[in-house]
Parts: sequence; structure tokens; C-alpha cells
Amino acid sequence: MIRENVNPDECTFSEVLQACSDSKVAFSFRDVEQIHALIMRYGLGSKLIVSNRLIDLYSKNGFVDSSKQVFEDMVVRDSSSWVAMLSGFCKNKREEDAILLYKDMRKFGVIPTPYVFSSVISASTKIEAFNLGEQLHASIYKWGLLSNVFVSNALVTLYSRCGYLTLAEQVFAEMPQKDGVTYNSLISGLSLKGFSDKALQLFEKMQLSSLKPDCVTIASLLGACASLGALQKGRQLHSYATKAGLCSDSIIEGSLLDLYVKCSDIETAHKFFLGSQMENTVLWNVMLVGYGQMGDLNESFQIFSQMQFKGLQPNQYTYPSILRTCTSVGALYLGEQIHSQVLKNGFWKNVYVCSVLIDMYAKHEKLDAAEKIFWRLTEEDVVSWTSMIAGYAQHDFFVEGLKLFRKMQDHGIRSDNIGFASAISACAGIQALDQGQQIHAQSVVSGYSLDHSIGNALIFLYARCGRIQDAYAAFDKIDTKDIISWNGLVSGFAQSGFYEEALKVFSRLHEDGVEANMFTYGSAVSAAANTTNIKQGKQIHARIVKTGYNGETEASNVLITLYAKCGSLVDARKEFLEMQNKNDVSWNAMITGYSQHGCGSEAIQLFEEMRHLGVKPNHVTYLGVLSACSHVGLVDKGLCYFNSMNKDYGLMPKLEHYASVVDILGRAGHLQRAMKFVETMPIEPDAMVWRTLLSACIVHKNIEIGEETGHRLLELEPQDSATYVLLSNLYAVLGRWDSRNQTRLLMKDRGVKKEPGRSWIEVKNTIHAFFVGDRLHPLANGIYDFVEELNKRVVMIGYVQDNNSLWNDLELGQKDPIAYIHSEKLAIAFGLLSLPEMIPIRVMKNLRICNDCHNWIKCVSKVADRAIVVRDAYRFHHFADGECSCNDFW
DNA sequence: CTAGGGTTAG
Repeated sequence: MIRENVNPDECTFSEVLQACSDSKVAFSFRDVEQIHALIMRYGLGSKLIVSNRLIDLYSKNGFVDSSKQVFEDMVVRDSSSWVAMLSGFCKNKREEDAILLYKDMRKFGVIPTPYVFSSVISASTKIEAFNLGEQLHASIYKWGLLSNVFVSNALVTLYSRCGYLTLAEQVFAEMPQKDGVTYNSLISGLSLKGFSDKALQLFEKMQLSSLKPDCVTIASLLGACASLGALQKGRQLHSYATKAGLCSDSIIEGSLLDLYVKCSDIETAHKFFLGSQMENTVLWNVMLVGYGQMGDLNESFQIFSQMQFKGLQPNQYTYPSILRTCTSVGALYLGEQIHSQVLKNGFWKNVYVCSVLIDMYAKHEKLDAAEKIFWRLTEEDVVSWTSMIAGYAQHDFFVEGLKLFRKMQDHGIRSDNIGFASAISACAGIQALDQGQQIHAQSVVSGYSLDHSIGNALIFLYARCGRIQDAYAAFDKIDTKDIISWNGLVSGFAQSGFYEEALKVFSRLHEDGVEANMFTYGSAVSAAANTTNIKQGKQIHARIVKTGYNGETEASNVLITLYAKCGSLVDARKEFLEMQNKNDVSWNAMITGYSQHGCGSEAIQLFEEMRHLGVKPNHVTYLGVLSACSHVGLVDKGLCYFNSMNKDYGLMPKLEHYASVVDILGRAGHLQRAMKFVETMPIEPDAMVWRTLLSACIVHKNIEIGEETGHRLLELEPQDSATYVLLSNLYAVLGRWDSRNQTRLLMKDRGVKKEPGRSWIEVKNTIHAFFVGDRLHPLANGIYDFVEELNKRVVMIGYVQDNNSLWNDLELGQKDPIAYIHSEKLAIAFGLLSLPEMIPIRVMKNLRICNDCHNWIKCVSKVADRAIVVRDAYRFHHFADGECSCNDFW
């Protein structure tokens, strides 16, 4: 036409531009620009219809800034111009610009049309500007446009995306006319927000209105089936889609594959995947999820490599899926490699990718790495914050976790259920009952009163804080109790010292037919270990074997601890030697076990073997080794190990390690050195460190250092009864009775009460408990008589009663001395009376054993020819043939 | 010139 010199007019260009817009061919910027130039050459640039269509063509091909230029150059605009520009912004993900344009438009007094409202509502929905959406709803009402199908459809989507499903349903119900999109909008909304049943029901209604489902309907319904695990229904939809010829749609393909994966039908999924064109990245991503949920990292990695081999780029869906699998199977090395690829491909500020990376590093105890990723993120996102918070809590940095939780809220990020649950668990970790309850209240206000994760966290909070009744109440409130709910009780009680309660719950769980997992066993075994209830421990062991957990490293680890704590090193060693895959925890458990039993050289030998095999020791390992050195009296070696912590392994010694060194020096009598060591510590010494020094001073009868240490301790912890007891013992061993009595009076003045001594022994399935001078036992008379008899027999082999440790000797003269017989003597006497001859006497005591009892038991072990094992608050004492494994230092 | 669909993280 142009070659023939026929002048095109505005109608010509309008039709040409329309044809270009309708065409499925993509136009390059040059193409559109040339048409634009032609329009200008013919002087038609000011024509409304031409400009409007030009705006549209530019933005349809992705050149929205040129559209904007055209729009801004227009002298006169009509309603279509505004709409073209609005939808141009929407098509190019420029929702904010669209909203600003709408506001400009209203300022100019342009009357909004249904076209305008449907576009701008859709824009608000996409950027989750729900408040704006509600305002728009009001305007629509005012302009009487609610009856417009497009507008109301957009409103249905708006309300379902912001979670106001009731409002969405209301708009839906009030619509005079509904089309397929109306149904699709609500179906997809219901399905996305977890109301999958309702979505499927609505589909029935849709069919009754004789509306045919299209690709969108089917895709939404498949999503609903996937989250319900409704494989049958999904298959029906699949065959419908095939018959209706919808299966070539790439989104339907994705939904179908997702259905099979989510329903764990990996075989069908794999077949379907192979039958597809495989040019669709989504399909690869879904396969990654499938293999990930089976824990198959090999296949996952195959998929991950092959997709790249075929030229498909991993995207923000790909990385989280494969990284999550790396995390769950513990493949940190591969995870780190993928991390570097993530950085290279520019995903370093993507919240999805980074949240998994944070989780991965946090779970592998690399909090530094996790923090680095976290603080680089700029998007305000709950999940990345929660990952970091949970990361802190997992490694006992509860305070840091709670600080971050507070900070998150200060940033204006609203916590969700998992955030609240993590914060409550962190409170449980530091037994911050009040704070935990406050956060719980907050979660209720936020509408999470029925949330399962929060309910479980609450159980653990109460159990961990020793609130037995509240814990059970929280437990009963949960209608679908899972293993995590049960574990909350078992581990919470075990960790707060209510071992019997924990074991009770463990038995009940078994009776209820609930399947225990590794966490359950871990907590139950540690409860049994702490009650030295070897019998129940062995029963739990049997159940671990029966449920097939005995191959697990963690199972063997807790069993080693169990047997060691119950005093049976033979069983502990057996478990250690027989286990297949030892990790650092296994070595630590065995080393600590040896050490607690006074087998110092065995502990040290094992430590050397561990290092030789290249297993990296950690803080716990060193605690065991240092205390072993102390038991054997290896001063130089102990100090050498202490220095190697930092030098060889970069471990910063903690207060417990300093206390161990003080113990090593103190036991060997190097009290000056010990004092100097404490005074030059790079961190502030705590009561434990000073108490260790004071105990050594008592043994070595050093009044100067002992007195100073005691006074520092009294300043540090004036309410701790142990200090008063130790200090008065120091005076007693030196015969300084005045000072001793003063100390006692000071304690009385300050209202400090000594924890009453208690001992336990198990005889015939029953735990028998004894207090000092306790006469409550049914066999009390027999027991006291037998103690008397034992006293006579031990005197024959040289036992001399040592009253230094007896607390209240002023009263001693006034009352029956029998009233001061310590609980361990009673328990041992009872054990000797009741247990068969060959069985060793196992007693446990809540406080440290006193000097007199220690001597007495040594002698009793000889005269009664019996092995006696006493576990006191500090360690194990194995008495046999007049000797104790602690070599009289504890 | 307007509305609706699939895959990811704690």
C-alpha cells in the first residue's frame, strides 16, 4: 500500500496494530519501533486509536517503557488509553506502576470502567496489597459495577488470595451471572488455601451449572487432589483431561506430575515424566521433590545434572528442592557445591533458596555460614527469619533465637504458626515459662489457637519447666496427637529431672500403640540412665532392637550413655564395640563413661585412638578427657590436652574445661598454681570453678586459699547451700570450730537451706528411697539393726567414725546419733539385707557422698564381700574389697 | 483495553 503511494490513515494503522497484537509472533523492539516511526511520518501520532493500540503492542512485547513514553506524550487520552497503559504495566509485572497510574487517573477525574477495576484489582492481588483491594471493592460498589463478571471475578481472586475465603464466597454467591472463570477463581482459591474438599465440592456445582471444566479448572483440581493425597480422584481427572485434549497443556502436565509425586506414586510419576517432552523445567523440579521425599539423593542429583545437560537452567524452585534433600540426608559437601552454583547464578538474595541454605548450615552446626546468608537478605520474609531462629534454638542458643524473634517482629514481620512454635520451643530451652506463655497468647491473638505445631511446642514448654499438670493439660487439648506431642512430654520431663514421669509417659505411649522414634528412645533412655534404672533401660533397649532402630548410630550412642550411667561399663563397652558407624558422639559417650567410673587410662587411650582415626574431638570429648586426667593424676598431660583444644582443633575452652583444669591442679595439691590459673582465666570464672578449687583446699587442708575462695563463692552465689557446707567442712578438717559455727550461723541468717540428702536403691522392681535418719521404711527396724551390726564389723578392720562432715554437731549431743545416719548407709544396708548375694549393690544419691560414708562403704565392701556402686551428684564410686575407684578424691 | 491454573523454603 505504501509502495503504491496510497496514504494509510488512522484506520489502516489501527487495523495493522491490532493484527500485530493478535498475532502469536513475538515482535522485536526494532519491528515495533519501525511501525511507530511510520505512524509519525504520516502524522498520525496524535490519533487516539492509533496511540492506544501502539501502547498495547509495545507492552505486549515487553517494552512497557516505550508504552509509557507514548502514553505520556499523548495530549488527549480516552478511557482506553488509561486501560491500555494499566494493563501494559500489569502484563509486565509492574503492579506498583499500575496502581500509581490508577491513582493519577482518578485525580484527573477519569471515570473508572470495569476494565480499569479488573486490572487494578488483579495488580493489588499480585502484590498482596489487600487493603487497597478492599478500598477498590468499595468504589466498585459505589459505581454499581459489582454485577460485572470480570470485576467480580477479580474480587473473588483477591479475597481468596488474602485468605478471606468467606468474603470470596460471599462475592461469588451474590454474583448474578457466573462464568467458568468465576468458578475457576474460587476453586483455585479454596485449593490454594487448603480447603481442598470444598474445592472439589464446588467443582460438582460447576458441572451442575453445565459449565465445562477447562485447563484452569483441571489444574486447580489436580492441586486439590495432590494435597489431599486423593490419587483415585486425580486419576479420573487425568483421564478426563486426556479425553478433552487438555493434556498437551504444559501446566496440566506439571499438575499431573505433582499429583503422582505428592501421592507417593513415584513409579507412575517417573513413567509420566519419561513420556513428556521434558522441555518443561517444572517437570524436572517436581521430580526433584519426588526423589527428595524418598530420601534418594543419588536420583535427585541425576535429575539435577541431567536437566542442565539438556540446557535447562535450574531456577528458584530447583535449588530449594535439591538442597533440602542434601540437608535431610546430611550431604553437606554436595550442598556447599550447589551453594556456590547458587551464588554464581544470581540466586543469593532469593528467599526460598536462602531459607534452605540457612536451614542446611544451621542443622550442620555452621551458624556462622547461616548468619552470613541471612543478613544479606533484603526481602522481609517470615520463613528465612524462622529458619535462623530455629537454627539458633537447635544448637541451644535460645537467647539468640528469642532476640531474633523479637527483632523480626520489630521489623514488622508478622510471625506465623511455625515462627511462634519455634519461639515457644526456644523459651522451653531456657525454661522461660512466662515468656513462653506470652508468646503463646500472642499466637492465639493471631488466630493460631488450634495450631498443631504450637500445641506441641506448648507441651514441651510446660514439661521442660516441670509443670507436670499443665503439660498433660496441653497434651489433652490436642486432638490428633502425633509422636512429636508424645516426645514433648517424654523429653520435656526427662530434661527437667522428672525421670520417673518421663518413663511413665513412655510406657503409656507404648500401651497406646504409638510408634516411638529415635527422639523418643533417646529421651526415655536418658531418663532411665538418670534414675540408674538399668532394668527399664534394658527393656527400652529390647524395644529399640524390636523396632529396628538398633542399627542407628544415635540409638547406640544413647545406650552407651545408659549403661555407663547405670554403672555397667561392660554393657557400654559391648555396645560401643559392636556398633557399625561410630560418630563423635559415640566416642564421647564411651570416653565420658570411662572417666565417670574413674577409668582414667582407658579414657585417655580411647581418646588417642579417636584422634588417630581422624575423628574430630569437640567440647564434650575434652570434658571427658580432662576429668580422666584428673582421676589418674596426670597434671602435665592434662594441661597439654587443655592447650591442644584451641591449638589443634580451634575449640575455645568453656567454663567447665577451666573447672576441670582447676580440678587436675587441685587434686595434685598444686593449689597456688590452681589459684593463679583461675585468676588469669580469659573469661570470668563462675561458681563451678571456685567450688572445684575450694573442694581441693579441703582435701589438702589449705586454709589461706580455701578461705579466700569460699568468700568469693559466698559473694557470687549467696543462696547456694553447697558453698556453706564446703566452707564449714574446710574449717572442720582444720579444727577451726568457731569459724565453722559462724559459717553455719551465716547460712541460717540468710535463710539458705541445705537440700536434704536422699538415696535410692531398686529391689524387686521397686525403687526404695531414704532420707537422713529416715524411719519411714516398713523394714526400718531391721535396717537400723543391721547398720549397727555393720558398724561393729567395720570397726574391727580399722574404720573410725569421722564426724567432720556432720552438719549439726551441737545438736548431735542432744539427740539420738542414729537420727544422723546418712541415707546412703541406710540404702546400702537395705540392699545387703534384700538382694541375693551375687548381685552388686547399686545406690544413687542426690548430693555428693561425704567423707565418712565413703570410708564406711569402703570397709563395708570388704566385710560384706560385696561390690557396691554409688552414683552421687558428681560421679560413680565402685567400691570393692575395701577400695574405691575414685582413689578417695571426688 | 479486563478476570482464573502447575513446581520451592522454616
